[in-house]
Amino acid sequence: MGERYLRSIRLLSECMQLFEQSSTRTVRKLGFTHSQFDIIATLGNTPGMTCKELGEKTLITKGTLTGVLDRLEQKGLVQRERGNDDRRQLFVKLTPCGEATFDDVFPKVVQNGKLRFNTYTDADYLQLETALGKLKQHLIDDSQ
Amino acid sequence: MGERYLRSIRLLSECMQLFEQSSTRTVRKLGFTHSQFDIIATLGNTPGMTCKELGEKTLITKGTLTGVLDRLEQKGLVQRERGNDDRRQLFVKLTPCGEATFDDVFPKVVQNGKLRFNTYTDADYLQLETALGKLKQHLIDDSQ
DNA sequence: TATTGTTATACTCTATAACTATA
DNA sequence: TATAGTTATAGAGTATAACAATA
Repeated sequence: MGERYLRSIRLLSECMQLFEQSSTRTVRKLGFTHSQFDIIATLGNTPGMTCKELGEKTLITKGTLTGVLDRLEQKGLVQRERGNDDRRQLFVKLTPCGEATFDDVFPKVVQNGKLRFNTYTDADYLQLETALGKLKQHLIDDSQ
Repeated sequence: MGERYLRSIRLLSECMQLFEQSSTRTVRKLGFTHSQFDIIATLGNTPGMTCKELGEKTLITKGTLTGVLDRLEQKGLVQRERGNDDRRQLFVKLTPCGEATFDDVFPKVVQNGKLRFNTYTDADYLQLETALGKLKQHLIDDSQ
């Protein structure tokens, strides 16, 4: 098993690195830092969440998060609202402008603005989805 | 085509995010920054390269690279040697200690210290490798 | 007392521009 | 003049610890 296992791991790592390089380039070109984009992507298509939850999902510690949110708020992309049931909590969500930015920017970054699947057949899609679906399940199980 | 295309993209993005979260956690636990690990991983299993080449591969600009290399040199993990043919160039490579660190740390990060393929059959491996191999080719072609 | 989020601090990463030395 | 790498600078991300407000 060892040999084959390492081959898959290396291939996975190479794809990740290539993908991250492209997405990093796109994110920077669009004027965002990695952390800022991570927050926009995490808040996109959600009703919002508390700072605590946002920090857990993005792996940004609370002290750091305050600063990153300050800058996003200054750009008019996110807003903070004090919670009603628990007055300690802040509820963070995208502003309409933030939503528009998400809709515009997210596909560009994920697609790298370039990655196309022109030559993909139905069978190719099926294979990719099946392989990634199984992998995703492993990654989720392992993240506990 | 649109629907299916988006489904693959989203799945890919989810795998990437899960993978990056785990690897970020591992890198930090091991006492490295993202950039430092990126450099160690890029230099690992190579005879070394110039600062220029290292900067192009890691997307770290030259001014930044100097500082990151300074700190890795201080930790005794990399060394810089003035080139013989072109005295302007610096040749950067891992020290023996850096190599040992790479051998120890790289698998832990890539495997997340946890990701196992216990339940993978030969067919699963083949499918993952085929799908990722095709994807890799697309990512390489698009990075030009 | 415990939890949520902010503030303060020190260090690292980041891009950019000016600089040194080689070519 | 052009290129490889350093230095200087200002802004952003990072973890940590101390703090205020709320529970």
